[in-house]
Amino acid sequence: MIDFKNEISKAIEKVINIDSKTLNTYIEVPKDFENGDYAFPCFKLAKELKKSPQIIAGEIQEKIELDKKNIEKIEVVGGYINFYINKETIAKEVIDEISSNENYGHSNVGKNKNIVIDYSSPNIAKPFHIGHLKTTVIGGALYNIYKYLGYNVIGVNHLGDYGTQFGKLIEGYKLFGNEYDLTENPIDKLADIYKRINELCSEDEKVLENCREDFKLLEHGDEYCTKLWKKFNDLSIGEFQKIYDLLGSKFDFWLGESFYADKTDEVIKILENTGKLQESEGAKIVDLSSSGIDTPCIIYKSNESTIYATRDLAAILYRARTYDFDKCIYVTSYEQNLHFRQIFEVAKLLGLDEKYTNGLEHVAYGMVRLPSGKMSTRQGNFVKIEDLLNDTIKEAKKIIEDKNPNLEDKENVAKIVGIGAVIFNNLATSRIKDEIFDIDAMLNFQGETGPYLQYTYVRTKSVIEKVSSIPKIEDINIEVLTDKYSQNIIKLIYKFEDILNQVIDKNEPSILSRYLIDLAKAYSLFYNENKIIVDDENIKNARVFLTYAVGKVLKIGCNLLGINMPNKM
RNA sequence: GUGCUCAUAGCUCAGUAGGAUAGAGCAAUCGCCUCCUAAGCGAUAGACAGGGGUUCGAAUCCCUUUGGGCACACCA
Repeated sequence: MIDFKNEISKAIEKVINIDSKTLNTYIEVPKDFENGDYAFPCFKLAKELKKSPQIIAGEIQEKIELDKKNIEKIEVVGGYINFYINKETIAKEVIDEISSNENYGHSNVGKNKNIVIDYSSPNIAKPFHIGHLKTTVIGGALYNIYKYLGYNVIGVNHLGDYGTQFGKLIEGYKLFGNEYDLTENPIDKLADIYKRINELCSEDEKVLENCREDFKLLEHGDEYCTKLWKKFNDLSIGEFQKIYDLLGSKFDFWLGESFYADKTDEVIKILENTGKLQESEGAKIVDLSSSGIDTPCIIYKSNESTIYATRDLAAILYRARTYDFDKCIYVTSYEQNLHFRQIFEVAKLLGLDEKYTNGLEHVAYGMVRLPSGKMSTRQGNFVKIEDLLNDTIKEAKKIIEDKNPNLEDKENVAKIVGIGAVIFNNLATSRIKDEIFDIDAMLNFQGETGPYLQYTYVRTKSVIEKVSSIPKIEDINIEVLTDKYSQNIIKLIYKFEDILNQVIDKNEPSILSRYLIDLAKAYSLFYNENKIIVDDENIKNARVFLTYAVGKVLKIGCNLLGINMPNKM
């Protein structure tokens, strides 16, 4: 499609002696379309050119040569030059592109680039609670969007299947495993064991020592410990898969921490050779104070077992070699901020190419808290994802019974809507913000929510169904789409690809979520103001096509976020 | 204490690499289905934590105060 902004900066370049790339960064989009589609503020140039912004603007306006077909009008207001895109041209551009491109917004900017995304990564034997929702859906959305932009994406579920927590579980199982029947709801039972052993540990340092010892045994291949560990794993993964099936989460690899157990020796060896590995209080550490990190990174514990940092470093080595990544992003809560700063710093000592160490990125998100306080598996204070999804699905079912009782396939639609509500809720705001979990907000399907997007989509489908076919592009009279409601929609559709680029630029799916809300709102307004199916073929064809275009972008966008779209609801 | 981070309307949030009058949604009150799904649309009302600084221009950048959150060596 035509890059209008670029057209403008190239035209300005010819008038003043500044290269168009710089000018491109000056051009902005006014908040209000009344002030044009693009604006060039002349204030920056005032000092340089020793003229007032108004005069500069006037001079540029006078001398600039623009293709009327692209920019139909320019106006000087204050120190701004406002540019108005030719309404018919942009409408035609969008309609041509929508009708010719099944994958609207798709691109190849990521061609030949490998992106590893480490996400979801729940801990074995712990309940899958709403604290894990963000990493799962943010990672999933980023996965889809990178892929849509042509990147080669490798999604890894870095399961927490190793470490002292397993020592604790093993020790707990030894002590009171016989009280539990693990054939039903195994994770709940394991979580209970975990809770109890933690209580013991905080009372008695000796118990904690035993746990650490159990993990050491596991790490050194002890048969009993390994057998138990495998059992816990199998039970847990089965439970996780149920949730992933509901959420539609997929991974290219399930490689938990244990996968790197035999790869940590090399990390230790490399670090030893750098001379940066020091003894401290019996442990082996890398001091990072010269990099401005006060806390040293522990590589090898004093009881001669590894720690998660060691395994994460081994994973970096492995991923660099196996996937040759350009970027490796970790989607976890900001709790782990220090940890990632540490290992990214230590990774520089592993002798890897800078490409890899520069490509490491921690994509952090805010904490989810319950109204009753911080969630804690140890203390048994959490909401399970499964329970939440069941609640929202139930609510969706209730609303369907109320509003559309004759709907076909109600169960399935309720599922799509209920789950969509949860996914959208987790992607709707900047990821860094903390969230106090609010079940009432989650169950409210009004306003800026997943169901609103789905509902708007369903309306577009309904219109299309009524007219039975999508109008041919040659039957569309562009003039019909020059009114403000249509133009609003067209301009939004026009910038879809740009939105996707912004998302990966910041690893921020909420940019897409917000955009889809804007699009749905613009369509709802259009829908409310206009009768779409009218006798006048001219008007009908254009409006129906616009409806089709909105539906298409809503569906592509929502699917990228991991939200399914019902045809009716 | 040190580091990171957040602070915008009663509540939940937008605010695009500082730009033209700070936008939504929820909740509340009131309107709109003889018409393509009212899970919708419209109206009313309300805000940049305090103080400095940089700049032609600051919600946005810097400093500082206050208040939340998180982390700070053998958990992940």
